[in-house]
Amino acid sequence: MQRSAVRWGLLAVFADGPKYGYQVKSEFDAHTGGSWTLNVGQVYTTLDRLIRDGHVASVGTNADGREVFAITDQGREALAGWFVTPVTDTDRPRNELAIKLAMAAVAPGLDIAAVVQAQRAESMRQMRDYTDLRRQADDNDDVAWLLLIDHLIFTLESEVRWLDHVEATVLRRTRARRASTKTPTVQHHPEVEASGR
Amino acid sequence: MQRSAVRWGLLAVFADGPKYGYQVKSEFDAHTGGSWTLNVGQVYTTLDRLIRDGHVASVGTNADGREVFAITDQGREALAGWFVTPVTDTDRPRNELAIKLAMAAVAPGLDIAAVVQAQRAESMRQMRDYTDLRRQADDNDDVAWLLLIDHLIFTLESEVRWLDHVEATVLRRTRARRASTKTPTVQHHPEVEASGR
DNA sequence: CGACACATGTAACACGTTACATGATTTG
DNA sequence: CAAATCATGTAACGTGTTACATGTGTCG
Repeated sequence: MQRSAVRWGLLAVFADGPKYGYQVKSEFDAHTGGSWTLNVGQVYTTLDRLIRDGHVASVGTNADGREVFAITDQGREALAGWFVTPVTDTDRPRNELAIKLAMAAVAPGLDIAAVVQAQRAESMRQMRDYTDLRRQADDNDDVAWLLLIDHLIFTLESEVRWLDHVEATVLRRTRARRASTKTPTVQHHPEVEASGR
Repeated sequence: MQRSAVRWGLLAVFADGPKYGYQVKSEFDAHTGGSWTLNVGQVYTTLDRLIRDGHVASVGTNADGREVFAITDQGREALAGWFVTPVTDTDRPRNELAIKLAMAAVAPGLDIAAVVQAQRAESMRQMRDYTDLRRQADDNDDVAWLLLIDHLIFTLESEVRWLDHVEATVLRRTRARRASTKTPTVQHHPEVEASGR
């Protein structure tokens, strides 16, 4: 029951029938539309690991002479479990951007505003690219792909809002520290609120 | 120039002076306030790798007899480069939740609504936990930690909004496919828009 | 014919993570 | 004194990722 992403994604591709190696890559690519390019070799190494763990097994050779693999009962069970089990904190990988800015905020003699601005420019550039992509897509495209693009856009949007928040926080602190050496700054951070479904 | 997070985070801890092993862990923990617990052992393995790559080096023994390490010029340069270089698409790890829902949307015979609802419950529970934590914090706490919590909250909020979007998208598709077998569905997905700074 | 996509692997390495062994020091 | 914290490592494994070798088929 490893927590990964590529691995589970490939296993999921087997949900609708047996396939040979390269076919798995093609279908995975189709579902993720280029935004998640996999090195072909990785498909085979991951496939080996799925076989090693009994989630996938060879089921013979097709007309073209290619070895065909299928998800096993054990694999189907694991996949169902994966779908049904929510992703929790501990599953989430440590976010590089988050740690970078957090450390930048406490690093001595660093122009954090510059860091934030450089990142914001890059993040917004990416957001533009993805929204363009999204606009070109239509309802006939693969749902999985549409949802993935949307996820990227949602994430980038939230990232940019957080960057603004970081800049504001650091600025406020700098001002507060400059103004008085110890006057406790006014309690003021209601920017964060829940979204009520 | 590897892309990681823990590794760079630990290197950043060295930015304000030489330290011995355990001290690095303590200070890292202080900056990340429990929400990012590191196994102590990992600090040593990562430290070894930083030394191997010349980013950190031993600088002798302190009064307590502990071996003290410091960031090297090369390490300082690498760190500065890391801070200044924006995180790009290729750096972002593939998101497990994203691929899970995307694959769930195309998986045969799966109750995707149930998947979404289970995840939303979990995500909102986490959001509650972090907002509670955040409320208890005050401006005297470590900035890095405050920013990290805020990042988690921002991310969770965006995650929940995306989950709503996924549910809506899948429902719309189901309805469209049930209504007519081939009537091209009305072009209609303006939910995504940019946030203008 | 040459380029390009299709196709299958392997070797090597990077990082993240945990389990485990071991000991000194502090504190209730 | 016992428990907890401080402190240092090592061994092992897991996934992600790339570089490389190699071959077939197809299309302009």
